[in-house]
Amino acid sequence: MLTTLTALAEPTRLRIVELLQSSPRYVGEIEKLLVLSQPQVSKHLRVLREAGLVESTAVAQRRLYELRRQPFQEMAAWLEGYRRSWEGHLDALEAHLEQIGDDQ
Amino acid sequence: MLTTLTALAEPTRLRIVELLQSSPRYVGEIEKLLVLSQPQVSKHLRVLREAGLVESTAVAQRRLYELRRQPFQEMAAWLEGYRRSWEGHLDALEAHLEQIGDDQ
DNA sequence: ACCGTATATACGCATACACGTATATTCGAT
DNA sequence: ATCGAATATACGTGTATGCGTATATACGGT
Repeated sequence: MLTTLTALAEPTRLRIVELLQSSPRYVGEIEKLLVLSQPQVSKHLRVLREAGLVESTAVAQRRLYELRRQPFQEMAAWLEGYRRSWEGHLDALEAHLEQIGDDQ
Repeated sequence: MLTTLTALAEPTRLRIVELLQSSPRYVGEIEKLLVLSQPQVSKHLRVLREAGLVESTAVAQRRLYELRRQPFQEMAAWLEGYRRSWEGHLDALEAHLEQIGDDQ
């Protein structure tokens, strides 16, 4: 979870990820669409790749980058824990604890 | 989204957030449970507060910190866009709803 | 084989930020 | 009012990292 968050918590990388959401792209496309230097794009893609957020497939001398769904699924699952801790669903113990704390 | 991710993408802060998921805590509790220095806790809580992830209520000279649900809901909604982009196609409305991200 | 294109990496630099130490502030208790 | 407890802030320091420039590597076309 931390590695995923760390990779996404950078403006340029987040922009790249958002771009890749619409469709896979080559490095050169990302460079032009987001107006970035080529090394900067490669460097960020490396971070994203090592964090498991994207994967690349070689097409001639170009590399097609696309998002991997796993980390996004994991984030969603992680958030589920937080949703449950609010969105009602108090079990017997939790409900009991809440009532005790009600008028204090 | 970026501010939320930035706040969470730090090991200590993530630990604090995970701790607060189980229940609200005072600064001193966080300090002892996570074995951190007091200024470090205050500093991280400040970042989390300014990112809108937590809110504090004063109880005498102590401050009770608890999670705010909004940013977590927003993250879940953000992830929905990615889920949909795999789980099939986007129609015009869905594509539009995705564009309504806030901060960056 | 040679050259241009596409991408990755190396290196130096500047900035952001997490941490420790010290101090300020606020509040209850005596 | 004074003191101690709880929390916040200031400041200095070291490190991580994003960026630019230069270079390396891989591949297709000619």
